[in-house]
Amino acid sequence: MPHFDRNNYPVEQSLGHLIALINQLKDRILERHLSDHELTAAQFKVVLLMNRRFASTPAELCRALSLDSGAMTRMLDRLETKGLLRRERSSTDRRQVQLVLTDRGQALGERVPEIAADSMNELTECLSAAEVSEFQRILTKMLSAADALPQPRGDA
Amino acid sequence: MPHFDRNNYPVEQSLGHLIALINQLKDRILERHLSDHELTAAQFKVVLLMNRRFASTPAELCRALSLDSGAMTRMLDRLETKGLLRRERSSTDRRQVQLVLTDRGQALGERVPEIAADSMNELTECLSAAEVSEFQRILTKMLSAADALPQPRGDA
DNA sequence: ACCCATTATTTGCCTAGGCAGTTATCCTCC
DNA sequence: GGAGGATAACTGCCTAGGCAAATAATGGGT
Repeated sequence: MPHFDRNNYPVEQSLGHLIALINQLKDRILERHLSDHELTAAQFKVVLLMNRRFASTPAELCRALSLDSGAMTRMLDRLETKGLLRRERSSTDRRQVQLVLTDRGQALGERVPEIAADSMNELTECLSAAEVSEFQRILTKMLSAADALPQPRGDA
Repeated sequence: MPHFDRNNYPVEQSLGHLIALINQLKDRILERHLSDHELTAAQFKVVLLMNRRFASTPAELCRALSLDSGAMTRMLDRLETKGLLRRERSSTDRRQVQLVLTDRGQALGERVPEIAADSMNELTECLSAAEVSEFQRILTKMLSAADALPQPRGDA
């Protein structure tokens, strides 16, 4: 049943390494497409989710991105310093911080989905449509099996 | 020809996010399997490559792992502090540093391929053999197209 | 009304990687 | 054999994420 042999693990181009490389490649392509906009790949995700109303608090961003809350605090610090968003204490639940894109953040947010699409198209340029959907299917299968897919938001 | 639409990019469970998640999941599984051995997933890669004689200098490790040389210097600092390896200035090329696993590093290195295999087996548990090889094929195809596969070492 | 578990955010401390610049060494070409 | 380009390693400075602990606020059960 196991796919890899404990006594003869293929070091070069092992599955783990391939996954690390594809993740690296994806980020490199994204960073290149984003470089004109002074956004990093990590920052881009936040702006994208906020622009599309998938998240408006730090906790929602953490859940959507499967990311640590401490890391998110500092990410938002950087975005706030860059003048892309504001923090406003929520009035209904005073534990929460409501995040609001500034005009500049909003303007950037409009462009960001196109950049994402262009980048992913570049990454998958060499694949057929069937290969792309097979790839997505396999990824989703592994992630569901490990319960590693974030739940979609109920509201919005 | 493009697979993703610029004007309607699917935010949730987009391909980019799936790739980030699978990379995260792979590292989490690996870290869990490594936790008894006081090794992180990143450190494990270095020990593995050295144990299998795929690299014996910082520059070789950088190439094999597609990793920055500054980052590697600091990684080796940590491994040296942990007493897993030693640095020795090369006598034939005095620019180079020869890396040598200590006894403890070597002992750990023996176990590491099994841990890698177990981890990757856990990750791919839910897949058929055909799915695993299709997955690897697609990954390799994308990486070759982007010229992002490190060259195998000539010697060794 | 009060205790208690849960949630939200922040902070400190750690590992980790990228980029630019520095120094030392090697190697090639003239 | 000396100049100049390439390579190896390192350093400083940055972004980025994980873990643990602190603080604040919420909400449910009694």
